[in-house]
Amino acid sequence: MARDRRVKYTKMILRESLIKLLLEKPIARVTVKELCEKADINRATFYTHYTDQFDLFKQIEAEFIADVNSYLDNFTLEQGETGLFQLIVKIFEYVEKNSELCRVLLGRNGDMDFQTHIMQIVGKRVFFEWGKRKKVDEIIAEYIYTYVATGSIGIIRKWLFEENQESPEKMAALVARLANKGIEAFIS
Amino acid sequence: MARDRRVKYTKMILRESLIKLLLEKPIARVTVKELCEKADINRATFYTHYTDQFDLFKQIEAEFIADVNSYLDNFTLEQGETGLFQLIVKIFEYVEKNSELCRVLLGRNGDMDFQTHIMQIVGKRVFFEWGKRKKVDEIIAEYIYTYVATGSIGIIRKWLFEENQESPEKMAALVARLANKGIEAFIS
DNA sequence: TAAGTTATTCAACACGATGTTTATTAATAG
DNA sequence: CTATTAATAAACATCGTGTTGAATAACTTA
Repeated sequence: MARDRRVKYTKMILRESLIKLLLEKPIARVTVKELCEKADINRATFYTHYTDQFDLFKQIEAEFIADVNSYLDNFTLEQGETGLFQLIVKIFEYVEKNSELCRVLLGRNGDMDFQTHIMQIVGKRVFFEWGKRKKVDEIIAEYIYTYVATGSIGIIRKWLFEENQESPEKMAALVARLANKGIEAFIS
Repeated sequence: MARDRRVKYTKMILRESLIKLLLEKPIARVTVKELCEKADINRATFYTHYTDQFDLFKQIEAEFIADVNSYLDNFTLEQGETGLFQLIVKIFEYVEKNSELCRVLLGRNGDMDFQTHIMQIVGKRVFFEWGKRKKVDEIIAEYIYTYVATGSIGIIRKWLFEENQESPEKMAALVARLANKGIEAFIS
């Protein structure tokens, strides 16, 4: 009942080949033909698993989000500001470990939809930690949430392409401080 | 020496037609054929002006950035916090006036490259206003700059797709406050 | 290990979009 | 008005697409 090893290999090599291609050019410039040539997989085989290159791309994104979630689930956090800080450290560590994929998904060849999606996923966790302790107006809160989440991803993206990367701890301290200050500005 | 009216029309109608198409689907799903049919322009004519649909798209983005810049150049700002606030109000007013195009360029069908680009352009202005008054560490400053700029664009994007939009003044007040607080957190 | 299942490959196909070229027509600038 | 030049229409080779049927190879399970 376990999944066929051939299928595993096919999906794996196609996945890796697409990521390699996306390091060079946007998904819109990638053809199914060249992807299959790079992966050394028959085109007909590709079509038994995916409808087109975008389909595969979406699945890579979905797997990434699932992986991030399960990764973050494995940590029990302390209460208060320390817990929030720890969470952000973990996020930076994860990005560091998966830098190639992150560069593809968050870089210039990534798509906006995913950006928004990952922002909501990660942002909710951070915001949840913070929300345990503070209260703000509803509409304002959503905007602050958006601001903090997109701003943080912006920092991650910059950090991701930096020559001499600062440590995850330093970055987390920076982000946590920015988030807290921005949020505190609106406590009634 | 003035540009031929036929050329003006061709470029204009192609531009408008592409924007209409981009309200429905991403640029990768748009074909030159359908674009030309929508614009009622011969395909051969399209190829005398652009290499492909991406080329036209890039030009639309470039024109947008040029337009934003010249728009913002037309305002002389007061000194200090009032000046920064005024600038942000102007940005929100601009977005409101050009909401259709902004929805295309900043929405889910926009591309990340443009997002980064516009972030730098607008962010530099805001940061310049702020930089007149404060001093911070170099590397930290760049991260804060990135954070504030991407966060602000995140807010603009959310606002752009809202049912009952808050006024530009209210939004500007929110953004200015968030920017100032985040920045002040790092003054030595 | 053997048997039956199933994924992959290969070749071929019709189809549509691409990018280019030619001659022709129509609009424009001066 | 005239010379210029842009847009059109039709045709073309080329390429990627998505699907098919038969042959082959690898896998799972008993």
